[in-house]
Amino acid sequence: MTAVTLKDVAIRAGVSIKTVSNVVRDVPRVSESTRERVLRAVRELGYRPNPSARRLRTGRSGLIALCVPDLATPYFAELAQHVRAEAAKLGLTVLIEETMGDATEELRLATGVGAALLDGVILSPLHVPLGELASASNEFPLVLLGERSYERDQVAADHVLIDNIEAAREATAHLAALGRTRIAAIGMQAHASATSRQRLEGFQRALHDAGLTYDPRLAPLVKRFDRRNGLMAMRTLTSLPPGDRPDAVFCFTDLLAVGAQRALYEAGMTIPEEVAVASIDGSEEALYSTPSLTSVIPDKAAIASLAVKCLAARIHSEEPLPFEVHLAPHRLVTRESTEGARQQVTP
Amino acid sequence: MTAVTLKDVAIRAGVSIKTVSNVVRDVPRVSESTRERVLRAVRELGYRPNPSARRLRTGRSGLIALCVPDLATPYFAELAQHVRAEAAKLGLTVLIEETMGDATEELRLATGVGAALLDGVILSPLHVPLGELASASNEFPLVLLGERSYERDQVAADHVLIDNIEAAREATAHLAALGRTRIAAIGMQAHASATSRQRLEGFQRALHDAGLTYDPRLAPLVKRFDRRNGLMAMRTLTSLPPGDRPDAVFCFTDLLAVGAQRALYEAGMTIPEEVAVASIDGSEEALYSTPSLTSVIPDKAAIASLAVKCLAARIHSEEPLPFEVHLAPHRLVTRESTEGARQQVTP
DNA sequence: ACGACGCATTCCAACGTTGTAACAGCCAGA
DNA sequence: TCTGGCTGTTACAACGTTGGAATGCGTCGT
Repeated sequence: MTAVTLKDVAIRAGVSIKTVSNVVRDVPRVSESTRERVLRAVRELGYRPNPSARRLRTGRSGLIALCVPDLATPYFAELAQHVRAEAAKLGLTVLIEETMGDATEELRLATGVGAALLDGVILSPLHVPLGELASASNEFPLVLLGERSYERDQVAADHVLIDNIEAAREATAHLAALGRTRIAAIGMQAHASATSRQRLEGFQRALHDAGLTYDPRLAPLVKRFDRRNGLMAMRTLTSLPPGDRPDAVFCFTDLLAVGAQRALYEAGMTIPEEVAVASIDGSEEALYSTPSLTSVIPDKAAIASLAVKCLAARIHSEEPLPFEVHLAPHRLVTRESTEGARQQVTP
Repeated sequence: MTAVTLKDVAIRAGVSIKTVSNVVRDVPRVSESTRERVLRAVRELGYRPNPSARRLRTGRSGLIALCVPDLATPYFAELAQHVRAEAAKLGLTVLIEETMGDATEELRLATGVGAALLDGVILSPLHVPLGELASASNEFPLVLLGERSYERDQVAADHVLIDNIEAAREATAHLAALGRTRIAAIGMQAHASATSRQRLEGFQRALHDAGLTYDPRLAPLVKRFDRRNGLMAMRTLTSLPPGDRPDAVFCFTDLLAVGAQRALYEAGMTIPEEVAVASIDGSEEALYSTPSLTSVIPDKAAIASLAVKCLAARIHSEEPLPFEVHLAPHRLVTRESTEGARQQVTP
């Protein structure tokens, strides 16, 4: 409350306000002696710069937003940790926003509401019509996570994502390699996001490579990527006529897989003997579930690092930069839900 | 970027800047005709107030921080959602911070770093020495979550929490009611937080009520409340001499329980037949785990609501308010990890 | 010895907003 | 007609900070 200002420090150190300002911002033209004197005063008084005033004057706040659909989704919570860590390295503070998949909210954030408060935004969109996003294209620094359609989309933003098609293909191919022939997919949506479409494509590609045909009845729709929808989708699959039931299932996210595993458990079916399960996300929850879940793990640290660095570059540059697409690595980790043997979680 | 200011609106509407300011803040002394004219101009130009300037002038930013140990802990992620929702009702924005249990960081936040940026802080402390917190007592609005020691602690802050002793007692009593006689506790810490101590006390009280004696070997230490520590603690318990092994375990948090269940699974032990499991948190992860986890569910919405309202009251009041302790309700929900029968998760 | 130069520091204005005080216009009552 | 009291509006200053121009001072070259 007792705000210490530059003025207080200046009086204490016997210099002008501007000199103090210069010292705290590390501008070169300050003699060593005064610098020390000022720094001592800063310490003694416990001065901390006022971000609001700074922002007002310079247009920079050091504040960026990370907008995710749902914080209670482990993947996003873990990603948020990485983003925060990465941003801290660059002296940026992260404001975490939740869109709950609301398109209006996503658009609002992407177009820089509170541009007056934020220097930039990292957005993980779910339902934003990319077209609208493109038209709302502005100079506000924006990085999109995981939502690049490979078609003719010229959204004015950088993209950071994993190769969703390839990730889905690897997971599905792994299931096929086990000899499974009726492989289901959980994660299809009526109004599919780009991520959802790409994972479906990877799924189909793997089926094709394995000489299997795509059966639409094995791809039930879900409303959201949460445990409950995974559970219900799996119930739908297990209530198919006996000959039509799947012997493996690829889930678009870990949370769907957790729900699916629960449904199999309730139906008294064994994993992976009767139904093998694989997914994408690599959350810790998947590692500890019983059985532990085979999953494609995106390199979250790399995603966070790329996104933050990208955004920082855009914030600091004067001229408009070209928009880039960065691919982060991923890797398939096989566990009990496909391998079967009771394993030990890393100690 | 193209910032629309009060001035732009004023020119457009043909009034003074101050009148526009009055209109947007709903101060009474404005005639209906000018109000409409101004509002139209606001809409046409898409004016949004600049939070930094507002903060600089008024000392209010409408920004509060929620500081939790770890966002990847489902309990805190879910709590964050409730806090955000509750804060939104009051027009407040929530900045989420992660302390990772670092005492210095906790103290820094509690004493209002960025008092210049934040109106107040909701802190869920883990390792802050309450003594230091008390001495750092200041006028900065602060609400503490779940960390009240019932002793002579006069920390200058409001507290919102559940009755930890009672919650732990209920969970343990439930285990005892199943006829279990060797009940273990996972969650003891070398340097225990108040929460940890209270849950231990409730545990011991339930043992006493059931005529059981407390065996320290059944209360292994953990470093953090995460899945990994739960797993390792359970491994310690299952490697005790056969006659000493527990037939039930009460975990201080869901995450510990998930780890414990995993350890039991790896050891080939059945839940609840050989070992029954109960915990506290009521996260969705616990509901979907196999077997589903009996847990005490704190009313997170109530906790969030109380905390935010409490903080808002403190922010808006001029005189120092008396510090209060608010207890939020909780309820025990029994599931497969103690009841055994394979149940259906609510559809 | 004098002007020119370089360097460290200071002065001034501005960022967008709001609180206070002042101001103009109007009607009621004398 | 004038005073007094409203009501609605405006002018001004200030919040803490920083960019740019201006200032002071010592040093160097001629």
